[in-house]
Amino acid sequence: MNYWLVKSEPAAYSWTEFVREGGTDWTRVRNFQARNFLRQMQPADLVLFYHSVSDKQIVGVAEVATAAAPDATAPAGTDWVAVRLQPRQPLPAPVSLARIKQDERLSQIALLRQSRLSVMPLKAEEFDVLLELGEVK
DNA sequence: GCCAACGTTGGC
DNA sequence: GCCAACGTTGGC
Repeated sequence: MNYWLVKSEPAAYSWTEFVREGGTDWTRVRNFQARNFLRQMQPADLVLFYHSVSDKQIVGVAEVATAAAPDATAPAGTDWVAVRLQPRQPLPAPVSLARIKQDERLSQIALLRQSRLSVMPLKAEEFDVLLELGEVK
C-alpha cells in the first residue's frame, strides 16, 4: 500500500465535481516526474486531494481504482498516462497549507519542497499525520 | 552542450 | 499583481 497526494485547481476540477462524478481519470499530467509517480500507483493506494491556488488545502481522501493506462487526452505517439481515482471521503477538517507548514512532522513533504509538482508520494507517517489533522476517524 | 528567453504553476 | 521556481524552446 502506497500513499500519494494530487493537486487540482478547484476552478479547473474540484473535489465537489469529483464526488458528483463518483471518480475520474486523472488525465493531463504533462510532467515526467509526476508521470512516473502515476505509473507507480496501484489499485487501493490512498490519495489525498489538494486544492491549489484559490483554496490551498487538502479536502479529501481518494483511492486508486485502476492503475496507470494511456492518457486518452494525450497526442498519439506520446506516452502520458492516467489512473482512475474514486472518492473515499471528505476530510471533516480540511488541512490547509499553512497548517502543514506549522507541523514539524510534515517538514519534508514534497508539497512544501517542490511546490510545482502535481502528483507526489507521501510517506505512511506523513499520510497518518494528515489524516489526524483532518480529523478522519 | 550551453544559456537566454519565455511560459506555467502556485504561493503570497 | 507580483514573483520565485522550474520546465521547455531555440539560437548559437
